[in-house]
Amino acid sequence: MRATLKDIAEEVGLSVSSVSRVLNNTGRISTEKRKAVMDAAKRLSYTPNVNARELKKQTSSTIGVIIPDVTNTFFVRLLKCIDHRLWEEGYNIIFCDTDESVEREMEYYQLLKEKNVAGIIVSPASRSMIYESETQNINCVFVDNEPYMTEKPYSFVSINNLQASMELTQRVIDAGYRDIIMITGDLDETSSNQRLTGFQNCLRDNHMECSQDKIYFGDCHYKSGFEIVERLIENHNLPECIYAHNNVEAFGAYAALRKHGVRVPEDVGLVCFDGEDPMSPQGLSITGIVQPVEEIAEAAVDMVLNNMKTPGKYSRKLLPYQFLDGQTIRNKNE
Amino acid sequence: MRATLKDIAEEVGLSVSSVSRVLNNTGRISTEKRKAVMDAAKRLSYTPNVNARELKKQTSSTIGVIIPDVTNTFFVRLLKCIDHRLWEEGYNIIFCDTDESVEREMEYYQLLKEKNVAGIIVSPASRSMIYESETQNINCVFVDNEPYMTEKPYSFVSINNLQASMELTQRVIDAGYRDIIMITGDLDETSSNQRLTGFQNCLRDNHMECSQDKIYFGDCHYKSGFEIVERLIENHNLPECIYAHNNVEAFGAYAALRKHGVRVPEDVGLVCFDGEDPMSPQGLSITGIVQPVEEIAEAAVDMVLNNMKTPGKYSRKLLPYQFLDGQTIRNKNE
DNA sequence: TTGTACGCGTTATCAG
DNA sequence: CTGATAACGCGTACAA
Repeated sequence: MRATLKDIAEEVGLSVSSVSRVLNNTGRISTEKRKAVMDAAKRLSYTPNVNARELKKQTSSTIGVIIPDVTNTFFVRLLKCIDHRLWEEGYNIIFCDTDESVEREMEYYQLLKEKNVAGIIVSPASRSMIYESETQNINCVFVDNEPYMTEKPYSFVSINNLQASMELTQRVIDAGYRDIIMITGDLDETSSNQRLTGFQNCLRDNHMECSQDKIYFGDCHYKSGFEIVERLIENHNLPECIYAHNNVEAFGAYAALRKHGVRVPEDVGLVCFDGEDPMSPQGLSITGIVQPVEEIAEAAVDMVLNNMKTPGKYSRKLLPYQFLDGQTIRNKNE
Repeated sequence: MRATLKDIAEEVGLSVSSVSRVLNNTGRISTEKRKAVMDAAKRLSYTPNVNARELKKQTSSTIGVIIPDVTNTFFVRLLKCIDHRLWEEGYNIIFCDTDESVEREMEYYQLLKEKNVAGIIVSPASRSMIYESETQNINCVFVDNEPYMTEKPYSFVSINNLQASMELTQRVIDAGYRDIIMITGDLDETSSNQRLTGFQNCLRDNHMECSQDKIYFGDCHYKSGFEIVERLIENHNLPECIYAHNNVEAFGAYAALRKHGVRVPEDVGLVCFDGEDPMSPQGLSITGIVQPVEEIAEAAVDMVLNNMKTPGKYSRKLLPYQFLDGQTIRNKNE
């Protein structure tokens, strides 16, 4: 068994409260007894029981982080940045990977509450009802994607997906592409939704047709991007350019193209969000919009911490994004 | 404030213990009072305080997972698999990314103990002294890399790195490569160490020279692999084949080669451990040894759980690895 | 079937 | 300067 304050107290013949005072540097204690306590603590290799302490003090040093898929390069970088910032502030993370499942997300959410977390940073899955079930105000910051249908106020940090998507689409058009399809995610995800809307808006603005058969629905997995594109190839239905709503589906799409000997960008263009892979074996980056992961993480952490100080104060932040001029489209005008 | 058992008890005019019994389905309670309690619990949106419960019951449902770098595809997959298995078993994870820092690892370790985790799964950084500082027996399973210099027994799961490295090297030689260099990690890491030893052993077995200038020391980061290879290129000192001890440095190496227009595998070969990137944009995999991530994760989880039941029972497991015939070396004999 | 009393490990208040 | 005592939220042996 682990040593407790009581063990130390008995060891040195003092009261538990005195031992506590020594170990917390609170209150006045004679130097000799102090030394005795410190020695005993070391001897018994005492470690405080944080759970007991936080139960007593009604505090918590744990933050829950819920993300849909940690193997997605965007989310894993988000996780790492959040972890680093929180560590500096003396908090640590209960890690929750939902595999894009709303049910699992909900279960994790309940669990985090039971575990008494000081706050939650969540990149919600589609149709996330996390927040709706809530009666009391829990310190919850949403990232990347907004909760599904709620009248309740909440904190949120992301980029302006609508504007970013329009800008990206315009760049593709400016490069001379006309026949563009989009692989989108679940439209109940606000980020996917806005990216699709931005795509359609931009086509309309350019007086280009925007029929429904240019929209393909993926599920945020590699396999889905792969299969959609493979089907396009088999049906001899490849467009000039493929716009995937996120990096994972773009990677899947790329793999399908490569498998069938379709060259990028020579034969077909490919763009997406967050296609920058700093670890990419060949240093290849997919042209598109890049979200400022570090800044998003920092903002999310700040929001959670601020919410702890002044609960019920919600904020909303849309950070500037960047256009990454990668190697997956070419200028067809030249 | 969150509702407690006491709140419910007052609400329905019962004792706290009766309420507890209802909510835990323990002991006999009249159906009407049971219903009253359930209603009140729902009305007050009661959630149990797990910390208090576990403090009382002297249990814990949390496992600490310490890894050196979550952006490494090997570790992130390990993390995800561990999370999934633990979730099934009713545990969750406190996430600890040490950035390859021993100091940080140690701090995390202390913290996990203070947080009362039921066990720890750790892929230790080089010269990890985690374990040595320990007087009592903590439920700690090592993965991938063994603790540095200790007489104490411990649980461990990995592959046979020595044998795997010899096999990989032999394959490279069999493919006709003669001038091979190795990018290794810190030799106090047992995995790096064994991979290097395997490399050297195999060279010797083939009566090939194995001078020190064939060994380059990286630090497990992308940048290090990149810089080492870039320097080789600038010094016109490229070998026939580069053997990187892990995937991240291999990716760095690949990027450097690509940047300078060196073709793989036409101009130079490249092999490593865990070079399989299921998400790789172009579906390209680096030839080499692949560790069975899922099996390692499962074994680690099993060990932690078993250690909870029968403490002090250590086990050691080396799982079968695979050779991945990727696209980064060619047969020079043909 | 229900309530009382106690303790998990800590901190804080109040006496002395 | 030090030591009882209570309380955080919960579960359980014991008593009724």
